[in-house]
Amino acid sequence: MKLTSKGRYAVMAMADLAKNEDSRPVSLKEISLRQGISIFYLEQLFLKLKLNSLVHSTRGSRGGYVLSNSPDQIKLSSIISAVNEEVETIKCNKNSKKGCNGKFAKCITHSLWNELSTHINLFFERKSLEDVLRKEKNFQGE
Amino acid sequence: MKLTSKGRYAVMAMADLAKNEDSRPVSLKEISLRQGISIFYLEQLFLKLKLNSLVHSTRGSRGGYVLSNSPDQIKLSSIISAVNEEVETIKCNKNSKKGCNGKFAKCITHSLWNELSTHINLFFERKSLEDVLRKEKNFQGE
DNA sequence: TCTAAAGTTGACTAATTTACTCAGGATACT
DNA sequence: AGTATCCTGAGTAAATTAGTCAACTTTAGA
Repeated sequence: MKLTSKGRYAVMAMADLAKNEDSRPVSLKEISLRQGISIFYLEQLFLKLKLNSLVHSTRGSRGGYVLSNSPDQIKLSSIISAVNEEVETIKCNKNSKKGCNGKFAKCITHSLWNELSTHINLFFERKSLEDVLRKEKNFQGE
Repeated sequence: MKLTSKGRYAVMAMADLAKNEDSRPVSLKEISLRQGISIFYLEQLFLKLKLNSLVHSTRGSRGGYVLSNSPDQIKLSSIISAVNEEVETIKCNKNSKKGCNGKFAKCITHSLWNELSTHINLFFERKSLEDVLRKEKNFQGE
């Protein structure tokens, strides 16, 4: 799992979508205005979100995007990995080509980083869009 | 906390140091040969490790580096943040200059990322060099 | 049926970050 | 004295990320 601002923007956009869709599709233009993300960039993000069937699109005027599932069904982990094309973790044992070749310290840190990777994954696995929205409510109330 | 291969190399180097220092300082050249990291790169890393007093250096021939503490006292978190010059997390509330200015979704994802940051920190906070070495032993035994 | 609003797609560029190298010096052991 | 080592700052090249664009298709509504 990669952590870049791309993923952060994707979560922002999806949160905006979740908050503002009510029966009508939400256009990228709206999201762009509300969240201050360029339309061009949003296009890129939503292309991938759509490929991963996290959203559903309607073309034409009055078109836009809606969530494919209810917010509590959408895990942040799927949003983030959708836009961040999965990185393959380095295999140490099998492909001796450019692997760790008996350099134990290297192998160890690899497995350490893999462990971390699942640790991070767990974090986003446990959070849904619904959680994010709930937090936003609290935030506004303060 | 930033996660790059720089941090991974630093952990590797420190693990190598922990494993091979016995009364004598370990030279960068040795580490370079064993771990396959260029000396020039190691110099850069050890400069910072030294500034953060994680290691202690001896100049001159037969010089090199030793750990400042015993491996069980050295947390991986300190190694990683030593080489990765701390990133300041973005403050949303106070400095209205380039903050989130009422864009809640943005603020929310910020706090989300901060939460994650502490989550990651915790992971490395809990691991010591000693833990890494112990794992290496197990690994060799398999 | 025309037009405007929207998504679709692939390619492209600019900016930033990261990884890595280098040169020239200072220091201390033998 | 000579050599092995650390010390330091500067610099470069590669990779990644962020962001832009143009030309298209589709659909709703006037």
